[in-house]
Amino acid sequence: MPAKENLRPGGRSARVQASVHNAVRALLKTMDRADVTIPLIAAEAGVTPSTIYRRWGELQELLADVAVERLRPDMLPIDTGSARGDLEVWTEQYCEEMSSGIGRDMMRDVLAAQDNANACKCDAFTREQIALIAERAHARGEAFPDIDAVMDGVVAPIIYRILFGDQPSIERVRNLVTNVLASAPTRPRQPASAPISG
Amino acid sequence: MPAKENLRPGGRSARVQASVHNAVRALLKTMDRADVTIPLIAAEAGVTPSTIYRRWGELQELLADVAVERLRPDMLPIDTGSARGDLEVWTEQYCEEMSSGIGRDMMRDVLAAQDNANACKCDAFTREQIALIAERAHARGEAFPDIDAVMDGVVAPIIYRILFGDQPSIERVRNLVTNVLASAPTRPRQPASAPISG
DNA sequence: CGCTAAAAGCAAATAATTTGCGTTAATGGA
DNA sequence: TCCATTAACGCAAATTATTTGCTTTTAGCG
Repeated sequence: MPAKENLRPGGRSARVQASVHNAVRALLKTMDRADVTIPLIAAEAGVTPSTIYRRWGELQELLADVAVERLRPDMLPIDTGSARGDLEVWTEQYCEEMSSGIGRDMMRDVLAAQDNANACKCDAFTREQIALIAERAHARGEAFPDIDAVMDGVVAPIIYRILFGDQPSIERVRNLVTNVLASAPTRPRQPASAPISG
Repeated sequence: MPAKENLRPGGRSARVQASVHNAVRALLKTMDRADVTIPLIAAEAGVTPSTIYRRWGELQELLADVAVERLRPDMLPIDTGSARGDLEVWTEQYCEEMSSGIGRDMMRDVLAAQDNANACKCDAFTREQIALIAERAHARGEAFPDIDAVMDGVVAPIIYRILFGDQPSIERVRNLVTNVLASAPTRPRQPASAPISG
């Protein structure tokens, strides 16, 4: 299994990888993913097909590789001033992004690959974002549930519905957030130091 | 898109479909799924490859087709005498089945297909099983949450974790069941008739 | 029983994938 | 800095998969 980040991270190898990734993104913009083939990508990237075959093995792995990069969060969760607001805004944005055609396709690409390392990465990205919101909540002295509780209570239901054919409504999503926040301890678990207000 | 159950349900066509499905199952038993190809399946099934190409289009669709049949529940949820017991036993069995290598592969096959009709079917199967448990609970006069609540609170977290790299522990699964049952109304919503005990 | 057309078979044409081997260039040590 | 080593690339030939045009079989129906 030729993983992508093991050997020779510099120079030509890196250039080829970048070129191939760009080619995939460019092609996916202009055509249906069912019509994207490795020889086509190779031509667009200016490399020989066997390079791609040897490095990624299958189209599916390459697509998963590109998809996971696009799923990497590119900004911090918006700070609304409260834990509830932060989580609500983040969740609605996350849901919208994942429900869109592109989001769905990317998720499918990631899950379809034999190697599930990319799926794990996606999970880690999401957890990081939630952890940031949780940290802010704790810094403010607000209660906030465990990351796992948010994953189970908010993320999982959204993703499940998207994958298995349903588009989660905004009301449903808001409900998930409300419920998971209600399950949080009413006091912060362990403020870093005594509250300023004391 | 040549769907599978539109036309000519009888005779040769049905025989070919059965033969191809059997061939896929047989091959998946003896070899890695990465090595299963359409020409191989065709040879095993005694049909010509172009038949498979025209009918299913891609290997992925055929695999999804076979997988969804294997995911169809083949028995009623076990009746333990109580809603909690029924849901616990069913959930643990479901989780075990889906976490196994075969379960994971089948889920991946279903989700990887372009056509998400099979994914919808899987969701429907699960809902039916839960509905049966819910009906029994209501018949006994027990409280039971909405199907959607069970999907969000139990099924989705399990599937999410399996898909995104984690194996849900039995304690976690039991917790999910406990929590969703705690959220059920304490009285049955509308008993079919007055309880016998009255 | 015969008509019609959907589905299957066959084979040729096309396209994708694999593989052996020579070349390029990234990395590490003298 | 230069050289040795070898990962990664390119090329082309061989193999394998996929598509397609046409023919044959047969399910569905009057």
